[in-house]
Amino acid sequence: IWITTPEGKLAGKGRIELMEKIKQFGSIRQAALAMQMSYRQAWQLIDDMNSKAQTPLVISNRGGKGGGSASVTEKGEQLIALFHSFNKKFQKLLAGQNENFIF
Amino acid sequence: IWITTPEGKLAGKGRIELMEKIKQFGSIRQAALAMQMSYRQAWQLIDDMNSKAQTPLVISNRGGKGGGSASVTEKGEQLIALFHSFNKKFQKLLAGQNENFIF
DNA sequence: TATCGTTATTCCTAAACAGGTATAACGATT
DNA sequence: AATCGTTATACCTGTTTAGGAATAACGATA
Repeated sequence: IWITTPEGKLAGKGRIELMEKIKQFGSIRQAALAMQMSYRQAWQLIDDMNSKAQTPLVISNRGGKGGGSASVTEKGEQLIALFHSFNKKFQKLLAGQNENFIF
Repeated sequence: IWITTPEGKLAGKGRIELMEKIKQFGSIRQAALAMQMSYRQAWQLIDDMNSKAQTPLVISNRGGKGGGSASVTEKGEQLIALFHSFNKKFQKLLAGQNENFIF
């Protein structure tokens, strides 16, 4: 399951998890570390999401106490919630389909 | 919606449509033409599907009357049916989700 | 003003992908 | 054996992608 915009993929399982880690740690770097992902990649994912969304999903600051920080916006939270909600329904649909097809 | 195997994507909307065109025309080339796709690309898609599937989904012959031919196997038909069946259910789920999210 | 850890950006290279073109292989039919 | 339209394969090249490494920018704090 991916949530898309007219500009392409906005988020899937991985990006949602990344946002949740950012929420947890308050830092892109720490979130990336927790997911065994390079900071560069994490940053690019977030940047891509933010540029596709009309309103930022994650906001960040550099400098200051702790060197900088990042947090998930209200819109971001909504996206996370939507993903989980829909994914849950979808997994149920998938489970109902369970006829073990082999191709 | 994509149907996948452990080796990766097996088929999505496009490949299913391609199989249906092959069924209709009995030829990879004609099917490709109808989809405004190069023969090369169509052939590669079919080849990829067949190599991921344990049993061929499309079989083809070269030479002979008409220059050659291609047809969809029973397994192929099953895949097409599965895709449509599941896709229908999924579209219903999507429609139920219609709250017009904007991100 | 020096330090610190983080955000943000730039540069570079190897690998993967996309897709056109050309051509060989094939077998029924004439 | 020549023809025909199709399947199958090989070759080439420009583009895109992936990802590491290096470094600049930043602002609170000491």
